[in-house]
Amino acid sequence: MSDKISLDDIASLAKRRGFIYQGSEIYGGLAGTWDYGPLGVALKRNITNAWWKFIVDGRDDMYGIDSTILMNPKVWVASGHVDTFNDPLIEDVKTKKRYRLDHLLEEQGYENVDAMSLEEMGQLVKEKGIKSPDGNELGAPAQFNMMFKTHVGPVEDDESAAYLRPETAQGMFTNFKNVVDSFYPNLPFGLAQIGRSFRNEISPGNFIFRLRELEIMELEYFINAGDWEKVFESWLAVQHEWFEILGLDQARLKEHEVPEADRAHYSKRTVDTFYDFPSLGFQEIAGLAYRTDFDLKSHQESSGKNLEYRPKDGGQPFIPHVIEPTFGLDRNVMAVLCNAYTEDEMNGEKRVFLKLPKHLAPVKACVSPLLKNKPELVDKAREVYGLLKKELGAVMWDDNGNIGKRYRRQDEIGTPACIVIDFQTLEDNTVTVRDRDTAAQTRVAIGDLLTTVE
RNA sequence: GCGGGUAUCGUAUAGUGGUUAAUAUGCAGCCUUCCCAAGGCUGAGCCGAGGGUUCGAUUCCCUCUACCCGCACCA
Repeated sequence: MSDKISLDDIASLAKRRGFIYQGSEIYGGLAGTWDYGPLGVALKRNITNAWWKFIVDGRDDMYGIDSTILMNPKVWVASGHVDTFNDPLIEDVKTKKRYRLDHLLEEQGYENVDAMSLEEMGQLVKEKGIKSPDGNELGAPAQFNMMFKTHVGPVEDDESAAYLRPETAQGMFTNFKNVVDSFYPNLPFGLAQIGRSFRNEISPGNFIFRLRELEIMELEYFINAGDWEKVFESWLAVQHEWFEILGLDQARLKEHEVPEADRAHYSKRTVDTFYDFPSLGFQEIAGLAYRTDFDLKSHQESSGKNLEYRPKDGGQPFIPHVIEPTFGLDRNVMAVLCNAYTEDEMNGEKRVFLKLPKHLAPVKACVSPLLKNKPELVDKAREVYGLLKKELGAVMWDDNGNIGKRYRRQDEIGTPACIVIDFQTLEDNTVTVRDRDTAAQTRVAIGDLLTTVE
């Protein structure tokens, strides 16, 4: 059998076959940015479409939105991001290890650390001669802000400062009242969106795992506080279904109950889902968090707007609590690619193929004439191609080289079916359909092709 | 951000202080071929960027950038 599959193998196939390229590559790249090529964008779009169908259109309690990346800076103060995405870090001058300065001070018994400025904390380190956990001298503290800052309007001053959103969730909270006013849904209901987010990661890497520009598929499900445990479990089940839709192997998935100390500032319970990536091992691809009423409450206080939900039965208005399932789209794409990447042996040669679920494959079918120097075969194949192309869209034409090469090419991009027009086709209007995973061939009438391939 | 490593056609690799940088595969075209990277011919395509040393640098040195491995960080 083959050697152990590495992430490099997958990255190299992704590049070679037009799934994923390094961002700004001809200029030497830009750390933490990757571009999707023709097949990558098709795969990604198939995933987002499946998600939208499953999460939004397939349910009657979900509402889709699409909010902006730039938001009023007050949003990020109210959400807690300005505080929590802003970490004071300090370095051990000898080991070069980096520590959260506020945590370090708290561990040493200092109080009200959160209220201190960076300068005050630095001063404290100096005066008290605080050492690193390894007993070494500490350098000067520095502020690390995970949020990208920009300016709205032509003047770059503090007044115009704005952030690129580090998550899409806040757009759902800021639109909560709008959607309630438009639709007045019964509780529980949810808002969902898919969109770009930006995080100024200290160290991006591992292919598209840790990115500075990323996409998130996320929803906020508004509930009665008393129901949170039940609803939490139900969304856990929905997540399982989602990973089945993605075709991810059960054995490569793992759930992790996040202990309180590691949870986000707003969360009362968090369960992360991990996928077993080649080279990296188990890494997070989705999270489920109970955010309580933290966000809406905070936005109500901050904005002064009434964000309470008024029950239709005339009960007391209240601020709903929230269950939030989040899926890292790029990480989902990466998991799907890694899961599909398969090496086997065919006729004594190594074969690489993507065992993608049919509905996610970027190309649904490839049509070829058996021989390209026989015009009658080519004409007939063109006809079949046109037929399928019109219906399915994602159909490829290939008449290059010999038939074996075409099969291997399609294997590498995960095309489930290869359709070949041969001399028998001219006689009885049947074609050969070759299966990606088994290489088995069946004869199918042209009239039945659509149902076979779909 | 620290330490280590790497950077040569799309991909995987070889190689060199000196004429035109190589191999495989892939890619494109033509021929051939009645089903699994077969065969023949042709073609395009590479030394990450910037400095320095040198008569001459893809090769040696420095800086930068990116990627990989560790550390730290990851609300």
